[in-house]
Amino acid sequence: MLRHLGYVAIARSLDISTGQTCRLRHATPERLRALIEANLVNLRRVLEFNAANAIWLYRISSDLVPFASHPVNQLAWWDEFGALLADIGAYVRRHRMRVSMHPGQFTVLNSLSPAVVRAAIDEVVWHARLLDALGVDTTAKIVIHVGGLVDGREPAIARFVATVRDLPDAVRRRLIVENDERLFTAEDVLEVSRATGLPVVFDWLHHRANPGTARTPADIRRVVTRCFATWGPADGVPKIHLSSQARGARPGRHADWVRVTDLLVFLAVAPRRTFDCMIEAKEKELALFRLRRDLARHDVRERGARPAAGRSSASRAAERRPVSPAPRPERGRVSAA
DNA sequence: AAACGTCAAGTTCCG
DNA sequence: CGGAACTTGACGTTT
Repeated sequence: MLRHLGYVAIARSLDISTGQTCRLRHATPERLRALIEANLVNLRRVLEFNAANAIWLYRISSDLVPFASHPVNQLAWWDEFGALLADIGAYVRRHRMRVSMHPGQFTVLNSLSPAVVRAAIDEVVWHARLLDALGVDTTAKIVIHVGGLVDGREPAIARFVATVRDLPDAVRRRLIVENDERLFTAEDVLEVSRATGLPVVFDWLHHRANPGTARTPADIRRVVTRCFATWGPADGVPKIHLSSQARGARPGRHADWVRVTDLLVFLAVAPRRTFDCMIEAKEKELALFRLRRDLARHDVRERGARPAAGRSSASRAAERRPVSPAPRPERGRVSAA
């Protein structure tokens, strides 16, 4: 049963960014400080928008803190902006929102290169530090992939497992592992989960692109049931990723919107257990709204539905991006130095 | 003001 | 073996 629908990072309705950055050669402590603050202020606005639209699941951008794991950024940002972060976290808790993060493709915990592994560790560590600074519990997760497959499945998995085992508890207990569209199937990731204890986030599009041996509805149900079983009480309800195949593109490529059929087909094979569903689509929350509308036409609703918080639907409508392009607002934007 | 080339990072696969 | 693709917005220089 579906609890919450969520979306990733950008609220297209708002014309603000939580991922303002700068070029490495322009990075100075002052510049980074200004960018981080602006991104945090905008994150707070996005969360308010979410609450006003009854969206209780949201993935925070990894661009929130520019160069967070790069030596150019020596700021103790978790400290400097501790009050603001705590305030944002309190807002999340007050509205019983669930937030997550997903480090980029460069985060390869199972790389053959020690330097790459070191960088990947730094990356998951800062993501965990951010969620810790918000003061959110361990249902707020960090999504990672198993990584590369250079020297074969077993050694690649073994390196991943060894690296994860040595991570600090505070980091490891936030990690979840996702099946990908080419290299590691859901069954592979279940093996990783057995060895690490990490929950498995099941990506439905990736599974269809890379199903391994789990192809029939009965097989799929078994695999999803096993993925869901990897989520313990401290992890919150299981989560899946949902997107639709972009037409004419390579398998696994996200479409701009989500076709309702893709979720309906999943619901038909899904075990009877409550789960959250993260939408990965270019049209972001607009795809969520459209999916919600389409689901309602099939009499499917989010089980965790609660009334939108904080504002009237009129002020909500006013905040949505108008049909015609609007000028960029100055507020919340770091002006070009 | 708009357009467009470029941007921290890795790995895979194509040509 | 070199380079594009992945996926993608935002920066910042140029027009």
